[in-house]
Amino acid sequence: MFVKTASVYGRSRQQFGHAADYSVIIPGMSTPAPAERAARLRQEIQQHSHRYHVLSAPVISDAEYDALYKELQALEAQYPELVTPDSLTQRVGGAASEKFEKVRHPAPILSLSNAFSTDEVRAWFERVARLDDRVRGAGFVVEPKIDGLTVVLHYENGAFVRGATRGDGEVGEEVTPNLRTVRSLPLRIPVTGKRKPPKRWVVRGEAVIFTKDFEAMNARLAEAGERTFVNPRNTASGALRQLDPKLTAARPISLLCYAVVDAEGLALDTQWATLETLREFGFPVTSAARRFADLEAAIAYCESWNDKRDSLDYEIDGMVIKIDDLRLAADLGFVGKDPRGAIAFKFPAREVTTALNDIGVNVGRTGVLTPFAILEPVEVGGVTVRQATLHNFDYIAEKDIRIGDRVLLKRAGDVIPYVIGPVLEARTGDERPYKPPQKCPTCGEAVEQPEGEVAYYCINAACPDQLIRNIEHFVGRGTMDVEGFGSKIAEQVVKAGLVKDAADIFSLTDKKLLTLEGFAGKKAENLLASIEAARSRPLARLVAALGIHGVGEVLAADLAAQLGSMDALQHASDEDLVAIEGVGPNTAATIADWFARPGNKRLLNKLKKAGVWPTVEVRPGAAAGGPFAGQTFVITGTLPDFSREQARAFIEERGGKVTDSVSKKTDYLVVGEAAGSKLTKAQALGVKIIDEAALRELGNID
DNA sequence: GATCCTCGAGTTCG
DNA sequence: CTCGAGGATC
Repeated sequence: MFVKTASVYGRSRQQFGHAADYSVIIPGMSTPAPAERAARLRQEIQQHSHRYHVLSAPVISDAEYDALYKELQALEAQYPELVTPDSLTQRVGGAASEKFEKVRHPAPILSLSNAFSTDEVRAWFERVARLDDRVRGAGFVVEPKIDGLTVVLHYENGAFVRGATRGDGEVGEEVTPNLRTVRSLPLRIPVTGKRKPPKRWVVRGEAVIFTKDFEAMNARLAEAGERTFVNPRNTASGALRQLDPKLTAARPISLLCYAVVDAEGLALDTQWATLETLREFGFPVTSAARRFADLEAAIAYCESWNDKRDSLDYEIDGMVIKIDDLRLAADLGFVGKDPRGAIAFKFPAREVTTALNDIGVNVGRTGVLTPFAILEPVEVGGVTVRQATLHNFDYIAEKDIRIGDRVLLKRAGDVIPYVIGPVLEARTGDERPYKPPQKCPTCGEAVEQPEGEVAYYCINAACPDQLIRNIEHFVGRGTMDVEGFGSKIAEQVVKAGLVKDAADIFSLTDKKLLTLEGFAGKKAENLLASIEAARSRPLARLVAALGIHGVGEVLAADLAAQLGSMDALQHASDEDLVAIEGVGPNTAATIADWFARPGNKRLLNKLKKAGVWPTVEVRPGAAAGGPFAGQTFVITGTLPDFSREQARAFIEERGGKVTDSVSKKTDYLVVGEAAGSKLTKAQALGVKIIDEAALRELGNID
């Protein structure tokens, strides 16, 4: 019999996915011995470390690397006899590559131990406080943990003379000419005020690409039809390791500094003073650093940034808590290579890699086939993701996504995760390219790709999945709004044969519903009451509910307002339709076509008989003279007191218009908590940005 | 004819 | 939120 390895090691299975040398199924065998496991971990970590530091081509994410590292640390803590002098926990793996001159750092460029929860931070504090009583009265500085490339900058008598990458922490690569192209790097420390630049001064900083610069750069590249970059960190790292500084200069690299590695002629006692002095000397320093007298306040500050991380100009993967007193911090010493005087409080990773196990296909209510990725479950942005949309089949081909690939998965400020692309370096050759299906995955009928369109369609009108989606849409919130009628029930009633088209929901009875699973008690009664209430929905909603391709909420409302009744719409000519703003020849033809189909005619007759047939539509009078007359608004994020709908109503009542996407024609962007890419776009376009309070202020009708 | 804009459609997890 | 497509606009 075949058994999987025990769950303790199950985690590594998903981290390595298909990696061929990493067998997870061992015939009738127990878990590997700790010594074997440690050796294997060391080998893996060494390999990944080399890829990361030397090749700048990691195949696993930082979070996964951290997890491996932690596992090895834990294993070595449990079995100290396993610790070898060459273990990576004793010495940082990877060495400087041959391309550049090597520079020995004046002092080791240390990394930090990580905490993934507030309790781990408290445990760290207790550990160091037991070592040294002074810690109990210590203050802390909290800074963002900037996700960039560590650089070490040497100054002599105020002049920038040398710059290096971190390398293995002892020896880095000299990339001075490249660093000189970084605009925010001071080439000379200015002699201002009372302080003279120190004789020697070695600064540690992080080379980053600001999010807005990164997006602008990618937008330019996309426009020019060139390949875009995957993320700011890899781009910055690659750019700094170019042999030709001109290539570096072409990338919008910035710098943020946070430590002094070595100094002569100026001594600093605290981290806070270090940051202030760096600022005073003209080095770019984060504005998000704060000083705290006690740990709990520091922890609270860390946590507050988890939600706000998008509001920073640069990417961070956590916060760092440092004991402010640098002498005390130094006295505490090290654990392995990690100083005890500071800890990194890591946020859940938002970009991870995982294995793409397969590609599935969904059928939408219009028959569109949408591929989705079936992923080895991974934690990203705090939730476990198993699936992600792949948008369409062109997307798969363009990104060259293959089954069995390791893929980079992102869950940005938004909620929905998506696959950025394959990790080419992790290819083993066993990946299979994907071909769009020739048959509908649910009904088996042939699929069609209309000329000039990207999408493939299942054209079988009787396709069961299409019907289920269609019913879901009909009863959905934006359309007929039948409370308590969700996708589960839609599937049940269709599969039981109770509903063959949307009109059938109005002939559902107690008796019929009670035959379904889970319909005991008052559930059927409640559902029927909700359906009853939906009979009298206004025309606009019914039109949207029909699911005519290309007719959504907005167009349906326009059609309803112009034509006034279901009868008028049903018999409208092409000419009548094209006269309506937003309807062109294509949409008009689609609408007329829909009404001409026999199945749809039957549906309409049934609806009419069921009394679902609105005849009068009154357009809500737009307040022409309101304070927002002629102005366009876009709402993003979560507003403090208004719901989306309330905010929309507030604006519309005052004559304003609310749209979904920011453009040059947008007058105001109303921002709430956790605003996403719309904010960035609005800033780029110079659109006025207001919050809810300002909106209320502007809309005050006095 | 090209460009900008708006709308629609599908979407993840808890 | 993302992408594609149709419509409006210059």
